[in-house]
Amino acid sequence: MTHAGYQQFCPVAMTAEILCTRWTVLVIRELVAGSSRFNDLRRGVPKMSPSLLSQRLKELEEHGIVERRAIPREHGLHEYRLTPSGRDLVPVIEAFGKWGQKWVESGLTLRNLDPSLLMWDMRRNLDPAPLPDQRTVIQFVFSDVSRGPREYWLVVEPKGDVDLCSTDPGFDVDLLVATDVRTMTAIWMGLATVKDSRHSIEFEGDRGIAATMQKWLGLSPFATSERLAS
Amino acid sequence: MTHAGYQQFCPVAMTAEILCTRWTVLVIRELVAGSSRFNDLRRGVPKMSPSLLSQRLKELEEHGIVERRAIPREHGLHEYRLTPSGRDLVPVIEAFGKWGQKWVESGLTLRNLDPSLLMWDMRRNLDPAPLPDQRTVIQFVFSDVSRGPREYWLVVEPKGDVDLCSTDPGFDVDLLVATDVRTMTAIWMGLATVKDSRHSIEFEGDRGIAATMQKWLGLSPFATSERLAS
DNA sequence: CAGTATCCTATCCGATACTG
DNA sequence: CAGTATCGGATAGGATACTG
Repeated sequence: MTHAGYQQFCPVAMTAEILCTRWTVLVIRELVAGSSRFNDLRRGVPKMSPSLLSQRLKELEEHGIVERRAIPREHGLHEYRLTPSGRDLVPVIEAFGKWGQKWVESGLTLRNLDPSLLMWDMRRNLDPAPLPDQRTVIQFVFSDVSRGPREYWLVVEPKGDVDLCSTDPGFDVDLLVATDVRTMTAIWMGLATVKDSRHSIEFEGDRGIAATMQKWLGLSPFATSERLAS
Repeated sequence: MTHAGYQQFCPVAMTAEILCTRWTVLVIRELVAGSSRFNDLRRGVPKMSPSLLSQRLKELEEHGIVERRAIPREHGLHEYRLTPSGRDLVPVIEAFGKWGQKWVESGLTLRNLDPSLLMWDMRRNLDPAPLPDQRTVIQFVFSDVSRGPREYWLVVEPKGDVDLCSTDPGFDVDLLVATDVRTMTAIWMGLATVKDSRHSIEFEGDRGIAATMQKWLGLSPFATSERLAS
């Protein structure tokens, strides 16, 4: 049997048995970040197969880390939530993030570029406050994407909801941001600023929105010396 | 390819790629705890095959977490040490330990009993201070061990070095401790005290040493609400 | 003591397709 | 939308023996 457990009484070993399995930590990261629906979780771990995601969620449920429950009066829909013990894993995820942030060379970070994942992450942390108090549409065009969508639209509703599309939603675009995935990822990860990167970004549209990009964009929870908001 | 990496730019993913592989975290735990020689490490992860341990150490070396170096004027002998980035993993190990300590039911802990591993751990944290200032030999006899050694000797030298034997080293025994593995593990993990367990422990020999057992024994670094000493 | 070498298989996991 | 079913291949890793 390839997997018989560590057979150690040490709590570190116990935890490792649960967490140190492929994808598991990333699934938990997604849950910590706030995703709760199956397909939302999927978007956070696009390279993971749905069957494996399903399996992992079940394992986490068995371990009492995740609770799966029906959404009231939404027939057949379910959501996954962290239990108290799951929420107690936040320090573990934070420790991972902090260490990776400090010690994995940023070059490596910038080798795992993925525009759709980036946009999905950005959507989550976007801060609508600096934006006009009306529907605002920001279009991103990545010049260097060869496969898959190269254009994305963030639709920020007045109430603060943010939608992400990879096909034109048809609204008037307030600001168009043309750049490359590497530049945008570096900014998002706190490795560079919008200002630093001004030679690799072109704006078209509302100058005011462009000027405050560093503000409304927010940063990855794991950007340099930032902490994960629980 | 079963293992292509997560292909995510997130630092959590980077760290997970390195750490979330079978046995890796436990090897790091051993290094953090102070083991540096191959065979010492082995004793800390007895169920791990030497080839796999060797492989993991190489991987950790490649990731810059571990440094392997020859021991000066000890021809052919090597030791493994954590690099600065490796030492920065202490918070990760701590977070694992804390979570496991809090959330994995202690019943499970007490199902993974292993007397030799327990003794090896105890040896490491034993505090010689409360003991007489001369060689002190404490013998443990585990009544419930059916396979493998059931007797162990801790030989505490005046300078503070502690040796562990599973065959009689021949010295006079100052204190004999007769108990069962479960009781001893519970004490070591902070789930019980020597006093609590007095009906399951018998002493023979120096009453003074017996009386201070809770002191010289020390506790697991992961015992209830204890922190890992870096 | 400190590892290597070899072998072999269980199982993990990726890919894809499909369903209520 | 939210998963399940099925399949096959790669490989991780367990067991064991061996070596300088």
